[in-house]
Amino acid sequence: MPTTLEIKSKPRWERRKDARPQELLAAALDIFVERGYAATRLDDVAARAGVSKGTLYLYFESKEELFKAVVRENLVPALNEAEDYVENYSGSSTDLLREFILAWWKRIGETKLSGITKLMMAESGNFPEVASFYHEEVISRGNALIIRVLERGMHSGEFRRIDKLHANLVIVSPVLMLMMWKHSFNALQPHPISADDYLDSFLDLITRGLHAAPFSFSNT
Amino acid sequence: MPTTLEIKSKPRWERRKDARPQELLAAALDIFVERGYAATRLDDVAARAGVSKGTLYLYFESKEELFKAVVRENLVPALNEAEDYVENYSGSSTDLLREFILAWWKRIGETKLSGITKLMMAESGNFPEVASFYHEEVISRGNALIIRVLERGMHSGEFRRIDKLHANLVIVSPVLMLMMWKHSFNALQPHPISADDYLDSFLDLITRGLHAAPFSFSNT
DNA sequence: TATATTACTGACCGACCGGTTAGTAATTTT
DNA sequence: AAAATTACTAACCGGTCGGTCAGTAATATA
Repeated sequence: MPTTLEIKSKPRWERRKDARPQELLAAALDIFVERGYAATRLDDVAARAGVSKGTLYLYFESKEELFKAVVRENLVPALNEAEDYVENYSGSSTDLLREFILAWWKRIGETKLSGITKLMMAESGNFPEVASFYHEEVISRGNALIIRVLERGMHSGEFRRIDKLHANLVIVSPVLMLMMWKHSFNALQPHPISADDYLDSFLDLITRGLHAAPFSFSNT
Repeated sequence: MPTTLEIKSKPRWERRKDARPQELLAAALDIFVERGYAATRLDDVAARAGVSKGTLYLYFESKEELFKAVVRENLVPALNEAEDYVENYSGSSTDLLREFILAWWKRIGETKLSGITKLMMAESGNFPEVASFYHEEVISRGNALIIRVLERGMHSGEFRRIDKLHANLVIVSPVLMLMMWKHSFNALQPHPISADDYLDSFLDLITRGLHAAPFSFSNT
């Protein structure tokens, strides 16, 4: 009769010093993505990781440090990989650009990590410390990568000579947009966007232009 | 000696029933744009309008209603104008698309109203009521407008036959992106983006494509 | 000038949340 | 198996903020 006294009953909790940080980071990622930075409650993060809030504070010294750790754990490694990829690519720059964007989508956009991108665009203004950390650690590196691809294509003669800064932003926009959309209005839309179709449309427009006949402009 | 008793001193406050709503809406717009929806404190809104929070509640029954009023006051009229504009345009669809995007930027993107767009993309997930209001009142109408322009261009043979839904999003992305950027990382950027240059780059890419020579694809 | 009306104030409430800490129970050591 | 260690809990604190309301002072009315 285990009603009053469990024989060999499970302990109320276990000591798992090694596993906690990873579990907390995973829980934090989930909830930061679901709610955003400010609206994330550390009680909820702790609960999802199966511990109390006090335990969270044993491993991370503040909400801000917890968030930074999530970025370092997830986004920074992806950037390292991307830098290797671009560095060692041997095909055409057109293909590289295409592959890069599609890989970006597959590796980040499609996963919940896109929620971090969205979160930062949304809340950087209210949390300058976090914002400048993220800018240094992620944005500036990402921008540098795309600009390197553009330079590669212009150097080889594949791409027209264009303003790199602006082209960078134009190229980046639709992917970021798709990430934002996925985490904001997509659910309300009658027909949610298909990411693959959308990116195809985008790449098609970028490479071929919008017009029916090439070189028939009617602008002024 | 006016130390103890002011002769004809200013009253501590005035009754200004008629002016209050507009002043509160203006203050609310400012602060919603500066801080976002959740982080906006109604005390601050009231203070900026020169009244107490209690007064705010005489004119608006909740934070949510205040925000909706801001949208109705500012964005909805702009959409009405845009609909008229497209309806009555008589030039080419290429020009219409270009003018539309530039006007959108001038009328909204360039002003603080772009902060509302950003705010909604950022926080719609946490405030479903507000989100569906905004989607109905602004987003769906904006999308419908652009799709109408695309249909116009395809019908006249100016544009290739393309998927309207995706093209819509591709076209809309850079403008939304620019709005987001302006309200998030622009300040941290070493060289802040010039909106005009950027939109030029974008329109150029969209209409002429990225390649040096037309129809030289090396994909696969 | 006296009275009535009402736009407005400001103190207050209760829920929330980041962060702290005294104490407890699981594990290790002897 | 007793003692020492420490991972963990849970109650707590202080500040914040949306929303309320009793009271007050500015204006209208007579």
